[in-house]
Amino acid sequence: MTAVSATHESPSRERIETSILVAAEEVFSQHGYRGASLQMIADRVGLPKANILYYMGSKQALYVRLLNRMMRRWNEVLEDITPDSDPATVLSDFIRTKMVLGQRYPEGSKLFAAEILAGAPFLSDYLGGELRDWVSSRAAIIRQWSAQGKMDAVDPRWLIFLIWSATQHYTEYSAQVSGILGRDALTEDDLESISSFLEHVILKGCGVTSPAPNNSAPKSSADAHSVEK
Amino acid sequence: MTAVSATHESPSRERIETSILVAAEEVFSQHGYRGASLQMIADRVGLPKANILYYMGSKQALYVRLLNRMMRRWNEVLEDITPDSDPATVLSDFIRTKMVLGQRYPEGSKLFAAEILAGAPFLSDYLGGELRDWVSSRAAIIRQWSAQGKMDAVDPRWLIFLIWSATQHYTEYSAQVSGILGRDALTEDDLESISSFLEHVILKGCGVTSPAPNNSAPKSSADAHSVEK
DNA sequence: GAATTTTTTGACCGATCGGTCAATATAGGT
DNA sequence: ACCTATATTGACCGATCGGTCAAAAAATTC
Repeated sequence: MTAVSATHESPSRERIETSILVAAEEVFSQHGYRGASLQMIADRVGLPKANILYYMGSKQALYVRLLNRMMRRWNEVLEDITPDSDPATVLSDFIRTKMVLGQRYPEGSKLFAAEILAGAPFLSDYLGGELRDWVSSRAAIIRQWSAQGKMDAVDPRWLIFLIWSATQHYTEYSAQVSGILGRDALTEDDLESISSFLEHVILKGCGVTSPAPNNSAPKSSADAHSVEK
Repeated sequence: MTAVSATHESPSRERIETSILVAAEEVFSQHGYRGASLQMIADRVGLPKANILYYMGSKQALYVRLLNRMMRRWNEVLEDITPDSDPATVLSDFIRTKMVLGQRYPEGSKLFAAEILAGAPFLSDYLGGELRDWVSSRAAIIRQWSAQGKMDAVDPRWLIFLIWSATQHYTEYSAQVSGILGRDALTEDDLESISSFLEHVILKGCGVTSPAPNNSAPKSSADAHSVEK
């Protein structure tokens, strides 16, 4: 057993479980909890249905495991900000990070969306607890920025929801977006163009003073696309 | 057969069908097409399951009827705009209209969202056709506005998607929003506050020159809440 | 190589799925 | 009253649902 310990699992088992999770994420995100079936997941992995239950225990256990996995990935990105931070860089980072996150885990994001559409039966605790605290703390800081004259006195909660919705739109409504654009998927250029646009509109719209030029941003000029009139 | 023909229906039949549509809209929006069952709908209406099929023909027919109904309601609101229109009032109207629409038909909006999450199997024609044309025509006008110096040279498509997502967020993610706000539902004040915020940020963010003051807005000052720094 | 544990899999369970059908009840026209 | 068209409903169909189980197979341990 080589004593590697921790939550040990044989590497083969871990590989199988991962492949199941990937397949399940697709199916649940497309059809929701009720609409997904273990048979569809099993077919996608290429395993008999009984095997899914052997590894995951039950449909519900598999589902909440996926939700937790997605929440964990989400938490990894919740950087710390303080009232002394520069609003421009923080908001800009927030927008771009959320944008990247949605592209990295499109199925997980859709899974979340479907869960919330269904009334968040498995996530109500998380929404009213952890996530709520996260929003309040960020809101408090944004309020201080407004008080310090660093930006307009907008309601921080609506601002957070705005960034949230605007970025997630491109992953959860990818079918709509690509249908309208007449393209199968968004290109790298699209994503950069969208990010620049959101950065431009939201920062300018909130009256955020341009970031201190002594910034450590190696990302070239962010306003390469959207130019002022 | 009384030869009345056409779409006439006895008033009692129409009442029953409407009640079925209302119930079905709730169930489909929560659980998606696959996750919804005729039995759940029947229970909600208080009718035997066979009756639902008698009036609606099949699950799929009921579903597409709901989608079409929602598309019709949506089209009623697609006002006409021209390059001569004032960008500020048009964008402001667009934001507020979408906001009201989502509040008026929350279940229908969620139904759309679930359909698109599932990959829009029943709506791909609509998205790549009617809706796509609508977006292109509006985009062309917005581009003219930019060329005329009435606003920044932002990508019109991203702007449309921004307004789209930001407003719909509050109906489709109502479970998340109310969970975070710690409230059961959004109040009238919330909605006005959100609308004002979006108006403020998006118009200012796009560099839209303030509307001609000879506007017919009886809605008091829109910037009552969000104040400049 | 025997013993033991882990994995695989088809068969099967009761419940529910969308949908059909025939028997019955109701309503409207004459 | 009679006839016809519409509406109502329980019973039923094959398919699929989530989940169980036991027997066989494979891997692991000693």
